[in-house]
Amino acid sequence: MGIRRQIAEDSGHKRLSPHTEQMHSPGICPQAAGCRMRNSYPNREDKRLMKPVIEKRRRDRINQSLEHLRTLLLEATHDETLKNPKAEKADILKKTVHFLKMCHNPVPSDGKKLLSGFKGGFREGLNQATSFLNSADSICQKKKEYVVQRLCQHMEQQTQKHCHDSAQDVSSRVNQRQILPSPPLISRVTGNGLEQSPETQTSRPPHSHHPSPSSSFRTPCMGQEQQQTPPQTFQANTNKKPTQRTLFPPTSSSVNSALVWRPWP
Amino acid sequence: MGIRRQIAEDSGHKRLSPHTEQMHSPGICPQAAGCRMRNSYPNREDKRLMKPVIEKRRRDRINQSLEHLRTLLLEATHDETLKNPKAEKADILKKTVHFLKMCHNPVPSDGKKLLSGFKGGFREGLNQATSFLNSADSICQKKKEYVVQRLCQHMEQQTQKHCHDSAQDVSSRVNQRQILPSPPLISRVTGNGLEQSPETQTSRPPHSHHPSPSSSFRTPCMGQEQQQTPPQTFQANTNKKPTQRTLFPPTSSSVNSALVWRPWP
DNA sequence: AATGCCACGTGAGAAG
DNA sequence: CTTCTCACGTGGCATT
Repeated sequence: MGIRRQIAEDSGHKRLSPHTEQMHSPGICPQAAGCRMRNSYPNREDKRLMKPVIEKRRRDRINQSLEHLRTLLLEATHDETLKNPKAEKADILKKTVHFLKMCHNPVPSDGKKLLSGFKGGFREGLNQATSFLNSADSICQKKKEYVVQRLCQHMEQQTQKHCHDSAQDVSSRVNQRQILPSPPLISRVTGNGLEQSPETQTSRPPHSHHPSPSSSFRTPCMGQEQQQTPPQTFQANTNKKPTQRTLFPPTSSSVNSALVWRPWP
Repeated sequence: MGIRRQIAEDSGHKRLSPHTEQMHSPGICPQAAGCRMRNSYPNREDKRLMKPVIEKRRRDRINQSLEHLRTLLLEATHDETLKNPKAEKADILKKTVHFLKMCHNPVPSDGKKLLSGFKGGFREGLNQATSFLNSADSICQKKKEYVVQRLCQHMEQQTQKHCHDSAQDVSSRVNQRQILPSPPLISRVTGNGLEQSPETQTSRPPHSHHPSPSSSFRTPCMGQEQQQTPPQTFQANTNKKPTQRTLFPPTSSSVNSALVWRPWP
């Protein structure tokens, strides 16, 4: 982990440079490269000449996101290796995946009777919001269901969290940071979280990640990092169109079962 | 945006294939490629021959993580475009960044002190729900805004109402619906809605799905997603984002600002 | 010297 | 047709 190649031959800084040239690259192909507005006649040759430029721009977009990812991840987890702006691409991605997986919370559920005090009010407030949203009809059913579902999960987490605080004076502590760990996330709401048979829904033949059914969720920390890799090539499927409508939680309301707490009857 | 190139000429599947050959590629350079344990004499030539293989392996690792990212993100946000296993790399990354940023800004609901007791909890709960909804991005911006707005009004009313109640045993009464005013009825909200606005930021002329650029209101962190990027823009970018509605009612602080959620203590 | 990572340019396809 | 994305192979450079 040192520093490597900060500057390159001509254009300057290579590695993960956020937008290398960005603005009107001075050197290459004046009238082409982006501003093909007027007086540019794609004369065969210059088309080929600006191909690399375009390609580079694409690469830069990717690298830019990668850079963003790095810094975000650096904030999130104080990973030493991410401090260095030259972190390896593969590492950044791997850690991002890892982090996202970690965001999935076990959410052991429980939630029974209502409580009083702050906690009770909190839950009640969430309750209200949820049922309100649930009854709103300006949103298509599917999305509504999804959002409500997610909201319930979130609600569940929050309620749990608040349960650990003393009911009254949380006021000063609860608020900052950390209240909403991850808005979305939590996977496949479909049911309790454990998948049924491997085939059933997914229908997506090749790489069907979802590492290990029961292991990856619940366990906050890594399960597999990369040893799994079984998927082995896809290619066999000649289907056009991903199709597989059923990828998602059934969506037919009433899906989520045991683990997800629901505010409505 | 459909599908593109699922299988390639010979070796099979190109795009985003998870480890194409992985172990001991049968076709190329028998003894090299990974198992350079014994009886391998790097004879100059085969070194160069296996360079591409190694490089490919590296590429595959990256692509694999990208695939993981896609599926994770797909679970998290029901982004239509991510269902397609051929989602563009740049898009996946961009959306990942966007998502992570959202995770970080839980919108602490209230910069100031929270109220205690049932009322405080109630308001806090509604706040949380609202900000959660606000950050969900599987709903088109307009509808989201609308719903959030309604939710805020509702929140306000409810909070008021609870002020008049005694703090504790409301629990049994408040509960299910009945509290909610009739769910909105649409009014504004452009007709079909549901998908994002036609053209977003992106400077990228052709297919640029991806919902709203930075959309999420509040967003303490994130400065630029890529709006600053205009690498000499193809078309003028003309449009300007949704601009922050400032949906949140006076009451609930609407502060957040500098508060960024951080997972560490 | 050897390994690994990266940016580059290019041909191939696909989408519009 | 064009326009864009991709995988590929390669040279360059850093690190061990």
